Amino acid sequence: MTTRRANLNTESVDNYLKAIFALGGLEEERVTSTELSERLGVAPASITNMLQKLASSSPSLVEYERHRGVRLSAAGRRRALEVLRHHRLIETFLYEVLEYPLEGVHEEAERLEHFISERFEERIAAKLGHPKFDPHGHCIPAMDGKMPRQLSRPLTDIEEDGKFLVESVSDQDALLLKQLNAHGITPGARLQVTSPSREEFVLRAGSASKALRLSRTLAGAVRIRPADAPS
Amino acid sequence: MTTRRANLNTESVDNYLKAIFALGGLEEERVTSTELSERLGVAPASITNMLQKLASSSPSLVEYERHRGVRLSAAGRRRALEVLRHHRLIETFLYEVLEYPLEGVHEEAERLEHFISERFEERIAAKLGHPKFDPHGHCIPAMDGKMPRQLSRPLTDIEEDGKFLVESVSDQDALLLKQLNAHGITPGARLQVTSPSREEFVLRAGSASKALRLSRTLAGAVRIRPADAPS
DNA sequence: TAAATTAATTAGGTACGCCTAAAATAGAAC
DNA sequence: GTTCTATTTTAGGCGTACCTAATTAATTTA
Repeated sequence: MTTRRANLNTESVDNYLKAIFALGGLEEERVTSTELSERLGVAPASITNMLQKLASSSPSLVEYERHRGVRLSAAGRRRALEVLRHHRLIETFLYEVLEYPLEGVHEEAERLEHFISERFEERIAAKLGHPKFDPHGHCIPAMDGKMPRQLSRPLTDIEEDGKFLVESVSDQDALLLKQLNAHGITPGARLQVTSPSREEFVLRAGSASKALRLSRTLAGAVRIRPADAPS
Repeated sequence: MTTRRANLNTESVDNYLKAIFALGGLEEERVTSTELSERLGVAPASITNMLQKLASSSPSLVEYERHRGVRLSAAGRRRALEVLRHHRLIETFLYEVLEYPLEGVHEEAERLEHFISERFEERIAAKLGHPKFDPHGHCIPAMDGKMPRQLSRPLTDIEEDGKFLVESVSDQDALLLKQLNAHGITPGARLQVTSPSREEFVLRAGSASKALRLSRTLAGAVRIRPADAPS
């Protein structure tokens, strides 16, 4: 029997790689089993199990050491970025071409991202004019996996008054997204923050005359950059 | 423990239902394990296994009796038609909007048909103007599962000379399809058949000046109707 | 540093969808 | 009507991806 090599091109594997990528952040720090367990809604024991498989495949998709968490290998990162590209292209497509509501695109993309072909990816990218950002304001990785650096920070980081541009909104919670949308807080919108505090962010969005109070939860779903920063 | 009820909304189940629908024909005759085994590329024993599961689910998806084959139940037919509608809408979409080559649409649709949402289905149908036929000339089941009767027959049935319209071409073999396409044999094309025989079909397609000889294999992938028949 | 707590891993088990080999059944041939 | 053959089914297994319970390792607290 040859070295038995598992079939590692599954939806499930994609989701592990995506989660490790997302949780690792830009510095690609090691991610713990518990973090993955919570993010994926899978028991910790199952996480360990899968990580061992991802690590012992060839090429190995993660670097894994017992009790010290996991990070993506080059191959794992490549796949994670491919799936992320699929996801964001599909979201853009659903929004632009099929006129989905913004808060509806994530769920559909989450399913389809695993099953589209290279050709499908290329055709929708071409159809959309090779977009750089999805409708949430997240950048779309290039075909070679390159991503531009984003110089944004969470709205919840703000401690002084000021004018900002909304860079992106989180796609993780459809309800929050719908609320932000209803307040005119969408990528590219101008924000004038007047009194940021621990619990609440008071601000004016776009050309609105009335000031808004955003809960910390809501504000946590918004990333901003200074109003005068370049795209 | 409650009556354990399997999760029967899987890709695999979809494919069994589609196969039973296709093999049963318009009269919905009973389909045998062997036929399904060949069509699905799955061992006969596995077919039996799955049929038993499909039969004992509730609502049951097939009517199954040992050694006497299966046919779809109402619920099974509903699901099969839904998947067929997905398949053909996706094919139309890939062809019309994403400009896929005709012979490339089937494979992609075969994967995606299982994963698109109701909303996706509706939006592409709307985008396409609620088409009645896919690019192979197959009719697209309506949302309520209704299908118009087709009054066509295989080109291989023809025994006398005559003028015909191509009603549809089979999507089962991309290579055959590409060859037919290259000869101008696409849905809606006019055919003037001059000497049909057991092995070969000599005909003129569209406004072509040169006569073609189609092998029986190639002709078997074409369905036609009399040139004066209504749509 | 030893005990207590938390995190991670191993061990053993389940459902799904497939497999092969052996047994049973139905239908055809004699 | 019995025998033979082809089809179908049963029995037993495998890999994936999950689970719970029990154990071990690491970290915090006293």
